[in-house]
Amino acid sequence: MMSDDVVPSLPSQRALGDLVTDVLREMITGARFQPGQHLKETELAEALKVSRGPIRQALARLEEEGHVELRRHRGAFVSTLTKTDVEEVHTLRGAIERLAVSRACTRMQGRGFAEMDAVLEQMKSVDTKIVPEDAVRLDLQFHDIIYAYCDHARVQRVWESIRGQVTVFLRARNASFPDFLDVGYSEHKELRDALALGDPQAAQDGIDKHILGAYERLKRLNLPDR
Amino acid sequence: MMSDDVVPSLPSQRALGDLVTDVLREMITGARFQPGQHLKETELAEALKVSRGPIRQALARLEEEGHVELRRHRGAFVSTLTKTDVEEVHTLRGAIERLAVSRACTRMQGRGFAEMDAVLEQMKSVDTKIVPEDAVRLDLQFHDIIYAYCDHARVQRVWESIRGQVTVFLRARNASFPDFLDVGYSEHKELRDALALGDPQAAQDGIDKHILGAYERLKRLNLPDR
DNA sequence: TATCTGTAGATTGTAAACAGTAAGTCATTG
DNA sequence: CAATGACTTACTGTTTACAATCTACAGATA
Repeated sequence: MMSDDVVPSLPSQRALGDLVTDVLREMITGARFQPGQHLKETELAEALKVSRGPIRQALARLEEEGHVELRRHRGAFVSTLTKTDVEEVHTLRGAIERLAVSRACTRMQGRGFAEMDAVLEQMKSVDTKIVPEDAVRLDLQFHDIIYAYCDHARVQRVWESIRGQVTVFLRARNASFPDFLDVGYSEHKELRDALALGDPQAAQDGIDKHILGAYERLKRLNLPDR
Repeated sequence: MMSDDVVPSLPSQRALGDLVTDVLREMITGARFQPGQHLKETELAEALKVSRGPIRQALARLEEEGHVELRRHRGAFVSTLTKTDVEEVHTLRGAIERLAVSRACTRMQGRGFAEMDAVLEQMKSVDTKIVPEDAVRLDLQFHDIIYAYCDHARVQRVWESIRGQVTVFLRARNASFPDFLDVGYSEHKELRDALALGDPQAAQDGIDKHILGAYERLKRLNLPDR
């Protein structure tokens, strides 16, 4: 308000609450907060220089995304990830991504596959062992393309609601099992080729295999049961 | 605030915003508002005797459920249902209910099937042609049991996010095709028996058939394309 | 007559004040 | 010494007030 930004714009094309949501999500997934930590609206508000309104809006969103738990008259607590969460996120993801690929494989046309190939090219060339975060980013980018081309607003929304947690899991996997950092290209290439057949059934089989593989690895993570 | 209710309880064990959400959802699905109608926060606030805070919370929820469309600086508009919406809701529902039955069929045990049978019994005995709303209620109750026993918080949440729209579609179907009011029992009984096998694959096949049938009927509804 | 611009109106986005509730603490009593 | 009870504190839930933004309409101009 008093801080005259050189760029006074960022004309809030987006709502402030959405920006706050992104900031807090990044802080949580980036482990800037402890699991179980009590996030107080007032503290967050003055830390981010906004009022409690946008903070409340953000916390409500993050609760739907599973990043925080809201307890009445108690407030928001950073979620502790459990094996149950891993199972739920991955089974749900399998269910919707199955639908997504069956639609996307007939809608991607040349342009969609070109986008995918660009990501695959980076997966192959970038040394993800040096910057593991790149592996996470590229993995998500690949799947974002599927959801974008499946042309299904509601599926897109569900994906966005679990995308943050998927990010957390991918990061945790990379931290625990750096060996898997180089299978990214081959596995996604395989899936890309399955999609290229243009057959919904083949696409579904491809994604089943893909998600199952990812889940099997994550189950080995050392997480609390609940 | 000044209106001393005879029952002073309902002491807002739930948040006021949640109550408002339910009220508005019922008003929208019950066609108390016109599709496309502009819902103004101020009007709703004074009509329901609450402030704009809970109203905003409710509208945000309803937007996620697809009942209203939020346009920045314009406000909330009651959604107009299109063929695209029918397709999206039913394909998404198919995807998650497939997952739901595969889990529920091994977790329902005796108690779950007893609950289902109670609903089936009502489907058989109640004359839904006299009170079509009963057909809707029982149909939803049946599927609620599946989601309850699938023991998957995130799938449950997705179901809740489309449940209201499914309600709208069922009502619209009953209004347009009263002939279908008596197939409710047989179709659900068939699904129940598939679940009772306790085999996830059989359960998935059963639900695929069930959802497909429902969708085929709904496609005949006369709705705008977009 | 059509298009552009400016103004007015209304609505949302944001901030701050108020009230109610739940948890934690300390004292008191059995 | 343990258990129970009231009290205190600090948070959230809600209300109210303010400011920024957008839309729509009217008027002027080409």
